[in-house]
Amino acid sequence: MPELPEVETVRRTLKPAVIGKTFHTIDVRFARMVLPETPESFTERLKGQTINDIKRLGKYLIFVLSQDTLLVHLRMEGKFFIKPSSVPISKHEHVIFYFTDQTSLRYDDVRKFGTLTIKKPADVYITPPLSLLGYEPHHPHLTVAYLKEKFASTRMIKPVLLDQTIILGLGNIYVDEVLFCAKIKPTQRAHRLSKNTIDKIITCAEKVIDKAIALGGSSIRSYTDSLGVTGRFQNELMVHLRQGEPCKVCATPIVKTKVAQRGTYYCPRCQSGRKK
DNA sequence: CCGAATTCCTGTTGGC
DNA sequence: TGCCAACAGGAATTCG
Repeated sequence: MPELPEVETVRRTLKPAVIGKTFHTIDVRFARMVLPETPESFTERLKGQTINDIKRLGKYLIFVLSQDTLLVHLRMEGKFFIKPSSVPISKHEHVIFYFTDQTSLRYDDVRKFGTLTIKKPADVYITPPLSLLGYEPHHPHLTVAYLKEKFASTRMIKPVLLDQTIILGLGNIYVDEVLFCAKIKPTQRAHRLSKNTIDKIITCAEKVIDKAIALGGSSIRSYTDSLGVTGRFQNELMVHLRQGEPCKVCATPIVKTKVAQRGTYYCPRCQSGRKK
C-alpha cells in the first residue's frame, strides 16, 4: 500500500533511471488498467514519446512526456521494475514500456488495482482526479482554519484523514501513526476536535511523513520500492501492525479494531482522549 | 448532499 | 495436510 512516502521513494529512484528514454512500443496486457484508452490507443498515443521528468502529487506519479502526461496510481501493490527488453514477461507485469535502448520499464501489480491514465499537459491539474485533491503536509494552505472547515462533519477522524480531498498523501499506515502522534482516538468525531488538536494533526502529519520519506518508506507486506531497495520506516511504527505488543510510550498493549472497514491500530491509553 | 457500503483483484492466512 | 472462507485495502461507484 504505497502512500506518500513510498510513492516519493519510487519517484526518486525511478527518475534518474528513465529520464531521457524514449518509448519504442508498449505492451498492455490488462486493458482495464489504461481506461479510458484501449491497449491499442494507449500504445499508439505514447509510442515515440520521451520521458522528460517524473513528478508526484499525493500518491500519484506524474510522468512528464514530450507531448503528453502519464498519470500513474500504484494503489495497493503497484511497482515499477527496469529490465533488459529481452527478459521474459513475468506473471504480474501488466504494462511493459519498451524503450529504444533495449531496456524496458515494467508496471507490476498483483492485485491489478493500479491505473495509468494519459492526460493532455494543460488538463493534468485542472481535471479529476488531481483537481479534486486537497493539500499535502507542508503545503502553506494546510492550515488549522482550512481543516476546521473540512472537519465540520460527524464522520470519524480516521476516514476523514484518509480522504484525499482534505489532506493529501496519508493512507492506512500513516493515518494510524499520525493519530497516535496526536493522541487522538481513531473513532473520535472530526467536528469535535479543538483547534489545538487540529494543529497537532498538522504537526504530526508533517513529522511522520518527513521521517518516513527520509527512511525510504515502509516495507510491509509486499511493498518494496522500484529498484528493490528496502524501506526502513516499518521499524519506526508506533502502532500499525503492532497488535498486542506494548505501546512504546506507556507499555499498554496496542489494540486492533476495524474503523470504516479498515484495520486500525491504536494505543487505548495514549489515545483515550483523557488526560493522564 | 452526505455518509456508508460495495466493488475491483489475488496472494496469504487462519480455522477446522 | 488439505480445503476454503476470510482478509488485506485506495478510491470510484452505488446505495440509502
